[in-house]
Amino acid sequence: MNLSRASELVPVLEQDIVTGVLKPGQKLDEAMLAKRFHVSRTPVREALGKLAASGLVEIRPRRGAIVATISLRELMNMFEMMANLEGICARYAARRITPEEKLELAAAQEACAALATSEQYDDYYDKNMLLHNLIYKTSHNDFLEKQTQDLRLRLSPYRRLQIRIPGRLKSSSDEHGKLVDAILKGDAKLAEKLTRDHVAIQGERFTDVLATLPSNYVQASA
Amino acid sequence: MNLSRASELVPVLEQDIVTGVLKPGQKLDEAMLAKRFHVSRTPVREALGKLAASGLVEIRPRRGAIVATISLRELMNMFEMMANLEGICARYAARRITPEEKLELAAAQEACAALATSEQYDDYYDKNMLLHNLIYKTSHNDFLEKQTQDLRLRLSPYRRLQIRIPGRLKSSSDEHGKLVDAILKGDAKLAEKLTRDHVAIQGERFTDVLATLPSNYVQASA
DNA sequence: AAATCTTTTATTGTATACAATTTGCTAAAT
DNA sequence: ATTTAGCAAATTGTATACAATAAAAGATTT
Repeated sequence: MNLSRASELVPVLEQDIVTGVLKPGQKLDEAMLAKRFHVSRTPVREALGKLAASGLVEIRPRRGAIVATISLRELMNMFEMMANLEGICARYAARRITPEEKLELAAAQEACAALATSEQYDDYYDKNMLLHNLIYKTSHNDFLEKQTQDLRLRLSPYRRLQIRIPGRLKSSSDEHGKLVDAILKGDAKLAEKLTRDHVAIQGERFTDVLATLPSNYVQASA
Repeated sequence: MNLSRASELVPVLEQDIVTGVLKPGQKLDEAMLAKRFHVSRTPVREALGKLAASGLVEIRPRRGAIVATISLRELMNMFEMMANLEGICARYAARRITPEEKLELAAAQEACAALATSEQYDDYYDKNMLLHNLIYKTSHNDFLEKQTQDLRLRLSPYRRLQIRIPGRLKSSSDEHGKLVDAILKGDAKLAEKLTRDHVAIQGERFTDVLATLPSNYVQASA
């Protein structure tokens, strides 16, 4: 169906950005990207335009594209939004989960827990993402699911730093346990509250994240 | 700053779509648009790509762009999301509103109420939008504000039909009154609940909206 | 006459060409 | 030595050219 060159570039660049291969603030030279993908500048520009619309790339008129940087204020706003979106997903998940989904969810949670006492951060990161995606899906609202995933994607360059903080894996996994229980029991209110608290960056954790944030990841002015 | 041709087209086309000048399903011929705006196809394509990323336009590979159509299921999902987003805005607004904003909010509410008993639907539509936008802004979360506005924009081709239903103006305005009171009092919980109920399309209202929906506005398959 | 196949036309997607602006460099001046 | 001015090179934004695909029209067959 979608065999256009431009649309093939989007997910590749997206992946490079969210995994940190291309870092916030880094210049995205059109000619360079054209060479890398063996296409002309035209599809490259189209791809960059789409990434800009999704917020991962920033296009400064006549001055080229860079991987989007975020001000501290924006970052806080986005994390706040994320906590709310995931909370909504959990609430609907608790109300709408099917018997088959209950099995999947329990399995995903156990996969996470199994890695919680290890120090395999990348593996935990992946399993953790699967669990969260599963909850989004269980909301049975495709639009909500996509919006939540999109925001998670946009935050991932910043989120990846967070998980490495000592002791975070264990406490994260413990919170998952309670959350999944709430969803399985159909307690929507509790599921929403637990999720919001789980995702929100508050108090000490916030300063921890700030401290580990490379200075070029955020804009100078707030 | 932003003097590129392509970026000038985006808001114009956007406006045409949300106001219904260009209707869902309608073909967007590149050559025609190029002629209309006195530019080549290149900036037209870039503009269409961006509108596609924001969801207002649908690009079918090798078959051109159309104004996005939405399946009934998607429409329900989007209205559900909208109710939640506005609810979050109201909750934060109640917690964060400043004294100056209290005055603005009260004024905006009264402007709405003044038109509630009239049949000036378009005027009410505008004042209503101002009030809602003000609440988004009062959330003091720019990201949440923008996401909520974007979704409202996307829904506006469908929402405009809704307000014409007899008696809707008055009941909408009454709900506003209670909502604004809750925000002014700082009752975040109540503000969120009232907003969700206000925005959500439920029960009879849902079938009313369905009945007034032109069949070509929605996709055949659900 | 209806349906299917072939040919023509139109439209999309990509590459290249060119104009406009910005950036980097060199040189002069304070 | 640092700053400023002017020039050169590189880069962006738009237009045009061309190739690939889809839509439309016409011809042929049943």
